[in-house]
Amino acid sequence: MELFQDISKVPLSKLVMLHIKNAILSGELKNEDKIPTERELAAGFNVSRNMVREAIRALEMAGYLEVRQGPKGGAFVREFTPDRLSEGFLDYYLAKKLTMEELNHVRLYVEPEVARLAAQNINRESAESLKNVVENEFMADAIEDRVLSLTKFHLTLAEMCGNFFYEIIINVLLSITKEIVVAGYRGGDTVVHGLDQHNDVLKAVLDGDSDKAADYMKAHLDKFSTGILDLEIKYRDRINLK
Amino acid sequence: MELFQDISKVPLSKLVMLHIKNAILSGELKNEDKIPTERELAAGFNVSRNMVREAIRALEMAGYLEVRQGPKGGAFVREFTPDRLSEGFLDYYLAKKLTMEELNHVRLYVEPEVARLAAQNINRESAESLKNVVENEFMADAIEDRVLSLTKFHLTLAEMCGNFFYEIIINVLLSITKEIVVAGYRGGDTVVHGLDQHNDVLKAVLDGDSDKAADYMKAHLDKFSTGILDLEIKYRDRINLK
DNA sequence: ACCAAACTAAAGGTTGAACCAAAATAAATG
DNA sequence: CATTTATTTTGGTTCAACCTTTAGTTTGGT
Repeated sequence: MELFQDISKVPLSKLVMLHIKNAILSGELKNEDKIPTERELAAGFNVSRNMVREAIRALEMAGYLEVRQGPKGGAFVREFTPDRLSEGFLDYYLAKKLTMEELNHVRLYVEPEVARLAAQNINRESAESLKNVVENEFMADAIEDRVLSLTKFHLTLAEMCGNFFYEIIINVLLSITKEIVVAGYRGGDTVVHGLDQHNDVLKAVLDGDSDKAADYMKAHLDKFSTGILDLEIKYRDRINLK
Repeated sequence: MELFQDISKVPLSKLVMLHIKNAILSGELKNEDKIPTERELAAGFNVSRNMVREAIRALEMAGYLEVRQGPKGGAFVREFTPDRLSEGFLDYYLAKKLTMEELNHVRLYVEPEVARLAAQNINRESAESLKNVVENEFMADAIEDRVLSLTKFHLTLAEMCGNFFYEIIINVLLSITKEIVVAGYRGGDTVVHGLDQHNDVLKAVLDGDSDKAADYMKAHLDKFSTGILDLEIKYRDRINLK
């Protein structure tokens, strides 16, 4: 770490940005808190309103802040959700730095472990909500809702596993997969699986049988993954030729 | 997907940002390419220069662009490196949304698999560079360089494994770990391990023995992880009381 | 007393023009 | 020929004015 760095030519807007971000990360500003108005910040930091705006905009676009207009408006601190990080990964995928094969390998390796942890951590409350998720899979009508509700099962398991990092990873993988499936649907393909695929995993998790939960999850993903890989090839083609 | 959304009140700077980002993701703008000057963009999109600046600043702070002043200056497209994503994770850690325990579980589960894949993919070239990395571990003198060079081994394995997503995960985990270790050093602790710890793994990988590579990596991490967990507790305390 | 319409004020959104600062290149000078 | 000195390009920053959205307040009619 270089103690002395050229501090003079760091853009003002970046300094303002770091100040605000630091206040958020240190807990000084909590979720839903409102930061001062642009004019107040400008006066406080003794910089122009433009510099403040650049800082706020950057934080807004990165997901740290939500900005609303009008009185009672302003910039508010946003929750730290997994999907804020997913967006960055999606960009890497769209820029072809990640392939579906790579993502699939990770998913096949990681998600059984997630199911195992979920089974270990099972309690009355989480058991109830997981059952609900599977039951509601029948409800979905439109294809989009269907994908969403099938996705929900995996996300719920990730929440239950008690490790936020795994939850983020699963979120990332699913958000990209969703992109492919939905695009594939518009292209005439359907890779959404049937409604009974989750039952084995569900039962094992509810029983707290972590080994079985992991095994069944692996089996489920193995079945599903070939379809999605085919779909991605078409997806890539469709993007490239237009 | 809602076909019609309220497009009118999306901030201009965000529209400009999306345009530029899209040009990057679609491959229209490649690595190191220069985007038009602020004044040209403003004229082209028919918006004020301020809006263009907000867009560029946001993309710069998110790591998509690098901006330089002067003639031959401008905004240039940056490479898609793993550490751009690591920064976001580090923020989650600093905001206490992630604990070292969670990160450690993931690392203990994932990195042996990475070592396994690296052993499978071994070839003359990568073998050579990996050997170099381990040999240079002796060279480092200052503690910071020492941490860096020990880290290098894990990063190189991640590169070798042939899966960019794993490479990103390892990068994320190591960047946070590094933060703790370096801060711990300034606090008087030392958890950097000895210089022979990597030899078992190295040998197994060079032999292409994937099972052994995974096992030895697991053993190595088990030994290392208890120290780092203790260190984090002190790290948290130090942050909280100041 | 109540409700709707009109006004007011408090945010952020956007513009245009001017000027500062850094850096590459060209011109002037020793 | 080398060194200094302009010049020019491009981002950095400021200022001041005005637009738009929206919560709250006032007003006026029933």
